[in-house]
Amino acid sequence: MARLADPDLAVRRRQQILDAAEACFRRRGFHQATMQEICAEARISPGALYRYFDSKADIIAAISEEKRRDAEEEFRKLMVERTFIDSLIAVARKFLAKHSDSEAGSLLCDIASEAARDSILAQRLFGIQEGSVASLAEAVAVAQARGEIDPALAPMEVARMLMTFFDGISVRAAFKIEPHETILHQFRVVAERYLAPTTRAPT
Amino acid sequence: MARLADPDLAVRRRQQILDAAEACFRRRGFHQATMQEICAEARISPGALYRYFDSKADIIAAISEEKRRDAEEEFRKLMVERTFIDSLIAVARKFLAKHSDSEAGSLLCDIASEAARDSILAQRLFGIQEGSVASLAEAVAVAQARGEIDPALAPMEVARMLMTFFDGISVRAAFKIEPHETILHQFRVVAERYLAPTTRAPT
DNA sequence: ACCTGAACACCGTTCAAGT
DNA sequence: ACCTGAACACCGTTCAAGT
Repeated sequence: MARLADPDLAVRRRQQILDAAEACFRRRGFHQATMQEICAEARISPGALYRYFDSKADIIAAISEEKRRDAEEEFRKLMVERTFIDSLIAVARKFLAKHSDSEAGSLLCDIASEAARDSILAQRLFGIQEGSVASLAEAVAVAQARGEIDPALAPMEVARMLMTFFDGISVRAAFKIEPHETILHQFRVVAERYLAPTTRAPT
Repeated sequence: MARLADPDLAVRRRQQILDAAEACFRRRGFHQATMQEICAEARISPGALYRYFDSKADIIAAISEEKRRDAEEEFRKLMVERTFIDSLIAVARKFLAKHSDSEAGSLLCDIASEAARDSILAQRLFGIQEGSVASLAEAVAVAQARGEIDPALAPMEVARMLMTFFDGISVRAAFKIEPHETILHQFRVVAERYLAPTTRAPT
């Protein structure tokens, strides 16, 4: 990528390309969409595009980061009001809708498989997801103070496990076979039993 | 794919191609590996290869099915002896090792993203995974009889949730950042609390 | 400085020609 | 019947030439 004179133009052009690329990916998937299509959608020539992104993979990386950031915001917004579990299910429901709606279901899978082969991308994405985990952990701590979650559980570990679950749900959603409400109901059972303040009878 | 005279040769050729393809995918990933490489590895010409598989995606589908079948066998083998939870952790450990070892970590992600875009493949893979879920559910039922798992839980639902978790763990493993034992420890906590026969105090 | 678009190397796939 | 390998259409990327 070349040095740029007008940073403002650069920012605009990048966004213009990213928007076009996302539209194309959404329609045809990561690997099916061609650079020609992206260029046409962005109304820009291939040569110009390569001034702003090193490669197709670079565009993928940038969009992945955007997505992860969006997800983090989603978390922050939903993790207030209601009980913790209800918020959690609401987040999961949004997640499912997003991942099976249209052809975008494969996005997380594509991103993960890209990250598996590119450790620099993996680090970047992991860093961003840590943001989500941290804000989720905060919500856990608050819920613990409210007595909704067992105080014996470590908030960060809970947050990480819930995030792992979300990833699993995304994979399942990609198959588009089971009804969402079935998955959500099962998830609620897991979450309730996992998180409940157990005043278990002594063994 | 053309009609074939000698079904035995066909079977041999298909396996020969699948073995070569898997070696290539393992080295370079699904989308990086080229048909030329696969042909070279299989010591066969492109024209010959296309007698046995319709497309690269078709090879991907066949390998995906193999992988899912292997996973099912793995489940059956491990889900005996020991306590249920210990078996589960052992399975998860094997899973993690397989998914982060070498460049094969992205395989499940690639498969899932392929399935998201191809509903016929999705159906085929889902059917195979149902086999794993069913045998896992059996193990759950046995553990319930032994008093290790709360009898109030529906075995099939538990099996499905645990499978969802495995998918999530695979995605996380693809990033190759966190130590496996950390993930496994957290997973154990979830499994124990989720499955434990709760003699909870009444609210 | 920024852009265009033909050109390049290479991909997955096909098909005329061999045995 | 089964195979070969050059050829085809098309991909991601580059770069000489324009403004």
